[in-house]
Amino acid sequence: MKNPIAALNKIFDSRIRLGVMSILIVNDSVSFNELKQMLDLTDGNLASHLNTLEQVEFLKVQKAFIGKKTNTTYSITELGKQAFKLHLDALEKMIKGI
Amino acid sequence: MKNPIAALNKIFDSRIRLGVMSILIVNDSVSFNELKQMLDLTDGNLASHLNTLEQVEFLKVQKAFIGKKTNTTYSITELGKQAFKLHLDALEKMIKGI
DNA sequence: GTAAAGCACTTTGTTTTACAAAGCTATATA
DNA sequence: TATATAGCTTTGTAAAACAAAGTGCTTTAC
Repeated sequence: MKNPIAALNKIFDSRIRLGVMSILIVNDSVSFNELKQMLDLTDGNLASHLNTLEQVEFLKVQKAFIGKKTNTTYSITELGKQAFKLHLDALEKMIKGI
Repeated sequence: MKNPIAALNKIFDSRIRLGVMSILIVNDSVSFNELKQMLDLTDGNLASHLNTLEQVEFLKVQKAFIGKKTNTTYSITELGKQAFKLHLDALEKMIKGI
């Protein structure tokens, strides 16, 4: 058996980033505030994890206005989808001992 | 939807501990050296993660002799099995958005 | 019109964690 | 005697998580 943890993506070691991706993979676009509430996080903590995910281009940001009020939403990218799926595959293989 | 990451076990945030548990859940008893090779880790790093898992009683240690040479093997406990399964369930629910 | 509150951050600082590297004890082998 | 292996512990460093506070802008309440 080859080292099973080598195939895991370090980005997804974090439960929060895993949570964000899990939400974004089933929801086209989710606002900062919705994520914050869903995952029960402080602003700073969420922002920093979103930043990490954005840096590696696993998600993209849309800044829009609702009236004059800013509204920021996040969506997963193709790259993010692929990376997430690869990670889940690796996880599954590891757990099932394949 | 309730906060999906709250049900994850912090012990398993670590890829290495996840790897150890994945191995021990399908192998009754595995030696320090086998784990070290399977997961490609330094002694100290492996030892410290094993320690963490032992502290929370997710695994137990057997120290035996092969001749006069010590041989240490590790096995998962019932508690460890349960915790691991709960974690995997929580993961699955989170990912599938249940 | 002033105050308070919300959104989406950034900055700062602390604590925790991961990890490598070296050291240690005991045995085994060359 | 010297080197190697098993299974650790200790030490030190670097990275990560996180809370809390601060910021700028807007909106709502009084």
